[in-house]
Amino acid sequence: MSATEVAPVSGGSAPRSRDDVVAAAGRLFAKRGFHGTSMRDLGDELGMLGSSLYSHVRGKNELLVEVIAKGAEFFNGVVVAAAEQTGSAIDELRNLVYGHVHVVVDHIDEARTFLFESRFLPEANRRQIVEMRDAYEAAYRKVISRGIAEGDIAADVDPGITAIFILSVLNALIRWYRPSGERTAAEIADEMWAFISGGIVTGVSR
Amino acid sequence: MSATEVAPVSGGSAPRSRDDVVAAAGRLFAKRGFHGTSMRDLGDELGMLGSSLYSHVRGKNELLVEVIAKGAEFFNGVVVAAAEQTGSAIDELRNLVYGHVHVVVDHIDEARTFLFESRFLPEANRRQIVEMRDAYEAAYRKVISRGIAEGDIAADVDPGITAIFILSVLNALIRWYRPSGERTAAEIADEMWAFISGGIVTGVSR
DNA sequence: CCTACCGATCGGTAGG
DNA sequence: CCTACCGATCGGTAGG
Repeated sequence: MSATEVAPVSGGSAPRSRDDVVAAAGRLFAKRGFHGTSMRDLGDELGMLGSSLYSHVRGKNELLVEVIAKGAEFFNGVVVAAAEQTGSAIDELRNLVYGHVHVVVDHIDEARTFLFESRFLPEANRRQIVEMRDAYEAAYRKVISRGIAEGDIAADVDPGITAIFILSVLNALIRWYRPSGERTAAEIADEMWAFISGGIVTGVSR
Repeated sequence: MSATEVAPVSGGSAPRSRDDVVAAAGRLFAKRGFHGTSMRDLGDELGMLGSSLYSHVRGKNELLVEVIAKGAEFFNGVVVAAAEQTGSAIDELRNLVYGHVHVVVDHIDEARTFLFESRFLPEANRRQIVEMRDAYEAAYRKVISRGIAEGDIAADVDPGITAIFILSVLNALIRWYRPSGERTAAEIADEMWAFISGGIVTGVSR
């Protein structure tokens, strides 16, 4: 129970909001997967019966849609914010990378569900998410192309596959990030940026 | 039906081996997830009833264990083969990268199930797989450290987090690889190696 | 590999 | 948010 809640008269618990339900669904979908989470599991997490959830949401699919929509919004916000800045392509790319890291660190459950459970979305919603991911990737391709034009990114870099590689490093954070880890979000982003921008081999000829 | 099979007398189908069942389980677990695949789904895939599968395997968990064990064996083989070669750390790292790409391309279903469904393994098996993944990562850390000692990898590279980044790029292939794509396994490996070894920014000072 | 089942659990509903 | 359910589906078994 949070410090701001008033203790109920006898052994009860505060009523849950719809947002509480969606947040709890994010936690369980992230940990056990969509198909590995039952409505009764979710009820337990919230201290109520599975059947009681239907006064908050129409069904289990609706919860998946909402959790993933939240994840999509967070990631989309990074692209929008980076596009609003004026600066070199390298600066914009760095902003995209740092923004992505912060979304993962600040919203790990929604990010995990977004990345791993989208395939279980109803078809119409799934298509939307695929389109959004394509647009996200396209933003990376675009900024890489601009970086090549500006002379800051090597001319022999392929924007298409390089966008995939950069997003590979970023998305993998969703798998390995643990809040209890020793690195802060800023430290992780710094190390990622060094790896992405600089590679690892000394005096590479490219 | 494969070309080597003899057509059954009337509308039947050839009996399935245990290996057929495990291979089909890999296909479905990779596509729909472990919890998204029922024994009846798997029976359909093989042209038999779900209940008939129990003459081949003890249960659904056993199938997950076997598919993932196959994946683990393939990846482990790459580390063993790379360690047998004598050469510079850079050569060994390149062999590890190319070997990993080939396992993903040649055994995509087992690789996918290994990466995405291991968390649903019975606890004892899950622990084994976690240990195997730790050893796999340790092999990368070790070869990176050797590369630094040999002067071929920059001294300010952190072997621990860099191993994670390299494996991020490699493991993401499991998500985006499509056999119908335009790049061959060798081309993909070449591009990955260029990205990992060289970075993307021109004239980086490191 | 099929027939014929089993108990447990699933997502979900009616009515309060 | 609970009581009291529903039909469908789940993993799995006995016996052939």
